[in-house]
Amino acid sequence: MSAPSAPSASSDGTTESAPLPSPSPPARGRRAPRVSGDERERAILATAEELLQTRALHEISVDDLAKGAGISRPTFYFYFGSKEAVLLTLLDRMVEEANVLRVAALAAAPPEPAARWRAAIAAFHDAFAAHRAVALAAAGARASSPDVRDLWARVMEGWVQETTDAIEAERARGAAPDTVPARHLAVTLNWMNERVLHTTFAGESPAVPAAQVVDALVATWLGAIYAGAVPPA
Amino acid sequence: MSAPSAPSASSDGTTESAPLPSPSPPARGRRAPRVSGDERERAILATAEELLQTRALHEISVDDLAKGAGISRPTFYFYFGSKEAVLLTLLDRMVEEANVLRVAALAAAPPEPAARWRAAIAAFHDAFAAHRAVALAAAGARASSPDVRDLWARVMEGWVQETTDAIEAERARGAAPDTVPARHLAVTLNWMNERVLHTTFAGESPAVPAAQVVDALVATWLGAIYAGAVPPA
DNA sequence: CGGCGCACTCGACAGGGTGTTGACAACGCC
DNA sequence: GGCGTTGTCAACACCCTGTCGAGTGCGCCG
Repeated sequence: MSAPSAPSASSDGTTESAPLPSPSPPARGRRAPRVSGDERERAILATAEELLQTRALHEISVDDLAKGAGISRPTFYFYFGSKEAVLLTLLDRMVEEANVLRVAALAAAPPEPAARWRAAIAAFHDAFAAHRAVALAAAGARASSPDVRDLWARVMEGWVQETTDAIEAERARGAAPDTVPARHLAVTLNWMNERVLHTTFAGESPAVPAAQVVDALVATWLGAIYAGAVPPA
Repeated sequence: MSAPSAPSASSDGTTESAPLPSPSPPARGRRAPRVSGDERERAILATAEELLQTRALHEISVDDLAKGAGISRPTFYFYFGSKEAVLLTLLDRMVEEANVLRVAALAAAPPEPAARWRAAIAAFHDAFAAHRAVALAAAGARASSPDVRDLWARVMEGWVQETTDAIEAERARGAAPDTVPARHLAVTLNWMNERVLHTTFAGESPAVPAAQVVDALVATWLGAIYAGAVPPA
């Protein structure tokens, strides 16, 4: 189904730590659920998501995370290789949820093209909104962490691919004009969503009011996909 | 003229250090051009831009900057309050150049709407391309430096304003439909440009090939601005 | 049942980065 | 020829990261 190639945390309750781009040498030993181990891991994750509500990742020290989870700093390193690895796990979960939301939204949407485009965009928006702290932190960490950057790139690639297919389907049935390559359009539109949602949730300056951001995005998508792109002289 | 409210380094040759959002307590004393002082400052700036070609800002230490400029670390702090302040100055210059480019491009463009939109977008692209290292570093530093974030927000606000005015002019003459508020469209389109150009120059994953990125952006702008946004059922 | 080993924990360290302090040198100028 | 301003740096205090090695308690196998 939808998730193209993003690593997935196996979806049973206990969030068994997934492979991920491999948190480097100081990996885990996790296998015998001695109980307390997984609890600690969850405590670290929860602390991280909580602290991210109010501070950026670079303002959070490993010690903060450790203290929040009731352990010492060295013990933190038993569970995660770095605070970026924690964020990566959080991001991975969010992506998982986003894909679930997306599939559900598309399944529930009526067949008209406009409604389907809107449903997909709204799903993207909702996933972002539900974990905005994680999403914003991940965006910030993309600059410094190759793992975060790669994971996000894979996620975007999946969405771009789906978008490209959908545009091509519309073109095939003659509903949309064949202007710029569908993939290029898909790339620009998906990055636009990411960036605009980011600014909106971050409360940065030129932002679209939160209540209308989906409208603005949908309008732009529809215009770009269905217009002949020839402005009147 | 064009530059809306971005702080401007007074444009004579010697780049007299502009106010900027004030690099905090350890400010300058700069006023008597004792020669060697400004030279050092320029050396730091040059070193920074050079090092940014190959490494991200967080991989560059103040010591690297100081050594590159032939001074010691404490002396660096005589000139700039932090490495972020250096980046801020570099960014300020780039913005200055971008605005010059933009005005020139619009002045030289033919009167047809399509050509004018393309000229403005291409100017944005060229400014970015000319100092991509600075632009990419600034994007990364937005997460950690409020000054960088604010400067960039002001710059975007200026462009958004110009775009909004242009869209409204088109609507006023009946050339473009009155769908979503012009400003919302302007915001989404400008952030789209920023993000897509970023991915392209950074060589990140789902990117439009550099040669066609301006085409893709222009197509999206024209579609979004001139289309009625009503896809065929 | 007693000892082996694994899962887990942390005190203490090494190393690297930042920003500041205070002493000091050179220069122009009054 | 003394004085402020500009510029310079060694040394310091501090914070943060990641690692090492010495434990501790528990299950399990012999």
